[in-house]
Amino acid sequence: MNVDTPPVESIGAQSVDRALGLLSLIGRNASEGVNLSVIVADTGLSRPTARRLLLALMRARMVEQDAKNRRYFLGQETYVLGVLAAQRFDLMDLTRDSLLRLAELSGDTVFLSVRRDAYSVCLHKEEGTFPIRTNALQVGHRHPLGVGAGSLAMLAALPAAERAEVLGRNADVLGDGFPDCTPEALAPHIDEAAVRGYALNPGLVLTNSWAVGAAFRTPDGNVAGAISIAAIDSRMGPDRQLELGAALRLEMEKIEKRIEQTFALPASAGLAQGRRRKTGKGPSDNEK
Amino acid sequence: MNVDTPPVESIGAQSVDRALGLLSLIGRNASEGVNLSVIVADTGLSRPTARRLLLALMRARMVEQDAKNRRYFLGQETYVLGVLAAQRFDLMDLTRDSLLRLAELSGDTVFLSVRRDAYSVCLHKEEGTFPIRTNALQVGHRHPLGVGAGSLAMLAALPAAERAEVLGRNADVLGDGFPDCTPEALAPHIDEAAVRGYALNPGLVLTNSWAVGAAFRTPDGNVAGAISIAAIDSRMGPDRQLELGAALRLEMEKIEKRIEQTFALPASAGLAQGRRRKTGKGPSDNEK
DNA sequence: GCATCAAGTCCATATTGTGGACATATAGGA
DNA sequence: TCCTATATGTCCACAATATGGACTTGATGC
Repeated sequence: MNVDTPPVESIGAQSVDRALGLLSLIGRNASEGVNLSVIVADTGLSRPTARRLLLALMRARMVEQDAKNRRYFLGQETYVLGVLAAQRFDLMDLTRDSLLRLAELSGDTVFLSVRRDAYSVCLHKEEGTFPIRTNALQVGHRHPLGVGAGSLAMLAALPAAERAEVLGRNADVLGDGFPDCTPEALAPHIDEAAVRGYALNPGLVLTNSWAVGAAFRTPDGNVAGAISIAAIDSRMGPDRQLELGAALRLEMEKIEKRIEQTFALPASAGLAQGRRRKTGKGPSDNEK
Repeated sequence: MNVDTPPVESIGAQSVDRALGLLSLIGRNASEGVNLSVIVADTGLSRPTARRLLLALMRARMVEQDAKNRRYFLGQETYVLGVLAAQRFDLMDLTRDSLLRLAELSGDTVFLSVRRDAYSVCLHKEEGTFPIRTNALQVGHRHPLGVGAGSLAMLAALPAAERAEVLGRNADVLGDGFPDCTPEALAPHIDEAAVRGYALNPGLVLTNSWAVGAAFRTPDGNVAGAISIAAIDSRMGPDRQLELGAALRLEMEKIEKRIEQTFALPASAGLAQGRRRKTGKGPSDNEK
C-alpha cells in the first residue's frame, strides 16, 4: 500500500503533507466534488486516515462536505486565503483582459494555465461565441507538462535541461494516460513551439480537439503560466494557427508587461520563488 | 495568548489543525508577511514545531518564505486553490462592480468583508479619489464581529440568539483589544443597525475614522458578507450617513440578486454551509 | 425485505511529532 | 572591523499521536 511515501527526505509533519495532498485532489475536482471512495483510491490512504484528515480540513473550513451526496468540496476558507494570496500575485487579474479579448477575437475557448512542478493546472476558462466547443480541458484539471497546448508551451519555454528533467519525471504518466503524448511523440512539437514562439496541440489529447498556446514569464525569467485557444480541428487550419498564434504572442507580451509593472511597485514583495534544483524524484527537495 | 483554540472536540489530525492555523495567521498578514518569532508568539507553538509545520506548508507551496527577510507569505498554491474554490462561490466577482460604484460615488474607501465564525475578515479594499483616507482596516485583517461598520452590520443581521452567542464568545477579546467596543457599548449600535438596515461605526475602532456598512445574505438567509464605506468623521455627518446608507442598501440588493442568480444555475452546488449542530446522529462531538 | 456497497467509527499498536538545548545567521553598535 | 544581541534553524530522546483492520451504520437497488 502507500507506495507513494518516498524513502527518505520530507521529515516531519507528514499528516500535513497528506492533508494538503487531499486539498489539492479536491481542488482538481472542485466543480463536481469528490467522494471518499475516490479519495481513498487516489491517495492510497486508509479510509479512517483520509476521513480524519478531511475532518481537520473541514474544521478549518478549507473543505466542505455536501450533506446530501457526501461529496467533498473546497470550502470558504480556501477561497478567502486565495483572495488574500492574490494580493501578492494575481494572475487571474493580470490576464483577464487578454483572455476576454482572445475569446472575442477567436470565438473559441481560451484557457489560462499555470505551472506546478512537473504539471500544468488550468486556472480559468473563457468561452467564445462559436457554438461548437471542445471540452478536453476544464478548470482545475492537471496535466503533465506537455499535454495540451498551454502545457506544451510552458514545457517548451523551459531551459533544455529542465525540459528533459520534467519529461523524465513524467515519462510513465505520459505514456500511460496519454497514448499520443509520449516524450518521443512530444519532442518535435516542443522543438517547433520553442522556435515558433507558440505551441500547437494537433489533437494529441482528444482527437479533433486542436489548440494553440503561448507561455509567459515573470521578469526573473521563470515561466509563470500559459494562455491557449482550443477549437475543433476544422477551425484550426494552418492559416488560422498563424493568426491565433500571432494573437497569442501579442497578448502574451501585454501580460508580461503587466506582470512587470506589478512587480515594479512593491520593492519588497519579490515573489520568493527561484527554486532551481534538480530534485531526484518526488518531493525530495529540502533545505540544507 | 492563543484564545482561538476551540474548547472541545477536535480529536485527531492535530498537526493539520495547527498547520492550517498557521496558514490563517499568515493570511492575516498576507501583505507584509510574518516572521517566525511572531508566529511562535501568536500561536504558542514551540519554534521547532512551528518551523516543521511551515516546512510542510512550503513543501506544498501553500506558503513561501522570502529568502531575504525570512518572512513567511502565502504561496502560489494557496492562490491556485482559491481560484478553484472561486468556482463555487466567488464573492469578489459578485461584488466587484458594487464596490467600484460605491468608491466612485463616495470618493471614500470601500471594503468587502466576510464572516468567519465569530470574526469578520476584510477581503478587499477599493479606494476612492478623496485624498484623505482612513487606514483602520486593511485587507486580511480580522476583527471580532461588531468591530467596524461591516462587521457590525453582519452582527446586527444575525438572529438575536446567535448575536448574543457571538458576543459572549468574543466578550474578552472585545473589551481587551477594542476599549470602545465592549458588548455593552456595541448594543445600541447593533439595535440601530438592525432597524435602519445599515450600521454606523462612529469612530469606535479609531477616533475620527467613521464608517457605514450593510450586510448581505445568501438565498438561504445566512449572512454572506458586508460592504462598508469609511471616511474621516468630517465627511460622515448625519446627512451623508443617510446618503451613503441608501447607496449601500441599493448595492446590497444588487449583490443579493447576483448571488441568487449564481445559485440558481448549478442545482447541486448548494454552498454546504451551516455549522448547524446535530447533523442527525454522530456520536463524535457530543461532549457538551 | 434482503443483499450490496459506501460512509463513518473504534481501539490496541508503534510510528510520529514534540520541545529543551544547541548551532548558526543577521543586525547593530562602538 | 570586531563583538554582542537577537532571531532563525536543527538535533534527538521521549511520549504523545496517528494508524488501519475490523466493525457498525446508512443508503440503494432488486
